Amino acid sequence: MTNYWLMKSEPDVYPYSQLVADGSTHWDGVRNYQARNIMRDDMKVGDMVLFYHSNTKPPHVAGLARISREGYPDHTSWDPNSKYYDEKSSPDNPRWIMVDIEPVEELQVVSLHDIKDNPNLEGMALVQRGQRLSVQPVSKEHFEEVCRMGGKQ
DNA sequence: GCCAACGTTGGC
DNA sequence: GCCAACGTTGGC
Repeated sequence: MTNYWLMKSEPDVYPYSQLVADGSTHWDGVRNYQARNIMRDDMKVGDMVLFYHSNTKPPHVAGLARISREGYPDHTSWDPNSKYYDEKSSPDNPRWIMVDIEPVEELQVVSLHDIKDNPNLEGMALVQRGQRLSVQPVSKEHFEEVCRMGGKQ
């Protein structure tokens, strides 16, 4: 069974175009337990992802991606030279998890504003007050609606 | 740049 | 186990 997710990235840091250029990437640097648990327990190969650009004007969904590798230890967590270093994580006892994703298809920009304006997307985690999780579940219906808004049939 | 929301830390 | 202080997120 395919699940659907939304993953946030700041385009200054890692835009969707970079994922397309790279062919795939490991989603490192997540240091939030809720997001980690989702990546560790819930994300499966083949699950579909809305790739969201945060902290930009306007914030928007930029494209579709797919989980290409299930959760495994985030090696940046025990790399002292990484900005994601966590002294409490080690190869023997990894605290943080990442997944790999690959690009599927670029979408026409679906802005946060348009998402908020679409009654079919009511209740989407993204538009709920104070929702800051960088990795969040999306219902099949909401996923498909965003795809439609992005010009995909 | 502001600030609301919220997660984490650490003293007690 | 409470909670104040602090840091981060991310829209505006």
